[in-house]
Order: sequence, then structure tokens, then C-alpha cells
Amino acid sequence: MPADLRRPNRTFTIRQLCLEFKCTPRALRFYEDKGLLAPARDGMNRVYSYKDRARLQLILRGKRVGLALAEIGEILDLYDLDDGGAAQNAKSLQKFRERIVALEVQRHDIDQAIEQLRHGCDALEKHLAATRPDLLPRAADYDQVLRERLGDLEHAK
Amino acid sequence: MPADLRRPNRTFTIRQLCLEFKCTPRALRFYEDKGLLAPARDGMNRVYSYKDRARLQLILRGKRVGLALAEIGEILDLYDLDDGGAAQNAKSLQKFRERIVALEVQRHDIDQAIEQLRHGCDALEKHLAATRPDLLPRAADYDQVLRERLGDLEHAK
DNA sequence: GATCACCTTGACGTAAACGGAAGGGTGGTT
DNA sequence: AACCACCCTTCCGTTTACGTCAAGGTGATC
Repeated sequence: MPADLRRPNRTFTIRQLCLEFKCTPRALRFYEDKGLLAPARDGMNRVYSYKDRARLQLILRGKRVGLALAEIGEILDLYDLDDGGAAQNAKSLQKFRERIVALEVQRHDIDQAIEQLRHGCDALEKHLAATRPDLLPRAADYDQVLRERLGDLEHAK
Repeated sequence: MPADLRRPNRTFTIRQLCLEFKCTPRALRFYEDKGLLAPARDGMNRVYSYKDRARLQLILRGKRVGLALAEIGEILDLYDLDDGGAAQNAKSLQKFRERIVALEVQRHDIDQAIEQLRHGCDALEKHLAATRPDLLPRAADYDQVLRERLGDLEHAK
């Protein structure tokens, strides 16, 4: 009885999650090794719950913003403590704050990098237009790529 | 004759740049090995120009936004080509565009991460306030840290 | 002239984050 | 019974970005 595939207590195989999030089984096992995931087992086989999936999402997002797996682990642990209602140490709070500041700095850097790249693009484009206009990709293509990527983001919400 | 230390053609030793940008001589030599920097020499010793310094700035900013050294190298090369006025290949332009899109995605991730961390902070803070209010850091401290970091940014402009 | 403090070039070591292949089990199908 | 298509563990390999000596050269200083 497959019931509803979206029911909140459905489970996932390692491959399913890998396909969904575009990573490899090796990576998931690695995260488990590092204590970031702890899926249930059916015999030998890993069985991932919705909660596990959510953790994986956080892990991958953390990676995208440049956090090390160890740091992601700490954050995840804190979420667990928070659930248990016994997050008694103030140092964790401080670490959170530091991370926020670091991320704000990073955001700033990204904005600058984007701006610089746009500049570079403009220059290159002008040059190309003047020399080999036939090689110029069209703006529509870029918009297309952009839409695709943002589609991915929608999913990761 | 030290003249004006800020004159645009002053030079820097490896250590000066390291102090200014908080990195190690080893790192600078490594970047040189990888072709990202090419300082002049005074005998054996490296002599960094203002241009070299600017390149280093770009390298470090690139790193902060998650670019690999190799990618940073390509970007830097393109800037050089642009100077030389002969950036004839359209593939570079495409790579630039891809990087921009990637950075926009990353920016999005960072926003989400910040939001999540703020949530975590709120929770932790409430819990602390209810149990060990004596351990609570004061908001003023956080603001202080923030101001310091943003000061660093000012410099990196 | 010995001691710093700084610079140099190798050469080897290392932590992080996996990749990949070996060797083997399980369940379903033809 | 043979063959997939998965899954597992174990172990060794790889890339990136440096850290860390080792061994030595140069100039200023006590």
C-alpha cells in the first residue's frame, strides 16, 4: 500500500534522497559517519524519515553558504537540544551570533563580487559586440538559465 | 625617503600585506605558485606593488564567496585580457554569467541561513532568560562585534 | 662577530570532503 | 539458476589550500 507518497511519515531510501538532492550515496554515508545523520535501519539498509530529509536539507544549505560539516553538526545538535528543551549553554548562543555576523559579511562580499562580475560581463560583451557579434549569446538564454536555477530553489524551500 | 606611505606607487613586503589582510606568507607564496600573483623581485625578495595588492584583495574576496583559487585565477586573467583589449573568447563570458547565477543562489541561501540562525538565537535566548538569565550576553556586546567587523569591510572596499 | 629579524626555496604533512573499487548480501525477475 | 539492481562495509586514493619544518642567505644591531 503505497498510500500517499507525500504523507508526512513516509520514508526514503538512500537513492531517493540522492536523486532528489543531487548528491551521492557516498556523501550521505559520509555525513552519517560524521554524526550529521542517523537514519533508521531495515536490516542493513538505511531508512530515512522526513526528519532525516529535513536535516539533509539543512546540511546541504549549510554547505552552500560555506559552513564546514563540523559547524553544521553543531548547529544541528543545538536544534535537537532546543527540541529537548535543555539547551543550557550560553556559548552556543554566542557561536550562533558569530555565525550570523560572518554570514552578513559574506553576503556583503557576494554583493560586491556580483557587481564586479557584472562589470566584467559588460566589458566582455562590449568587446565581443565590436569584434565578433556572431559569438554573442542572447540575453534570453541567460534568463532561461536563471529561471531554471530559481526553480531549484523553490523546491529547496 | 619614506615620502607618503599612501602614494599610489609605494610597494609592500610580503609581511606587510600579510598583516594588512590577515594571512600568512605561505599563502601568498602559494598563490604565486598557482599563478595568481607575480610580484616583482628585489634580489630574492618579493616586492608587491599596488596592483599586486589589488589582486590579492580580489583573491581573498573571491575566497570568501566560495570560489576556488583556480576560478579566481580565470577571472583575474580575464581582467588582464580586458586590459590588453583582446578578450576574444565568448566562453569566458558564459562562465562569468554562470558564476553570477551561482552567487545569486548562494545569496539566497545565506539569507535563509541567517533567518534560521536568528530563529535559533531567539529560542535559545528565551530558554536562557527563563533558566539562567545571568548567562545572557547583552545586546550591546553583539552590536560591538558587528561594528568591528563592518569596520574591516570598510577597509576592504 | 654573534644574534636577531626577516627573507628565500624546497619538501613533506595535513584536514576536509568525499570518490571509487573491492568484496559481499538481498530481493525480484526471467 | 542466473542475472539485475539495489544495498552494505572497508579501505585506499584524491584534490584543495595551505601548515610546518629544514636549511640557508641578507642586513641591522648590540
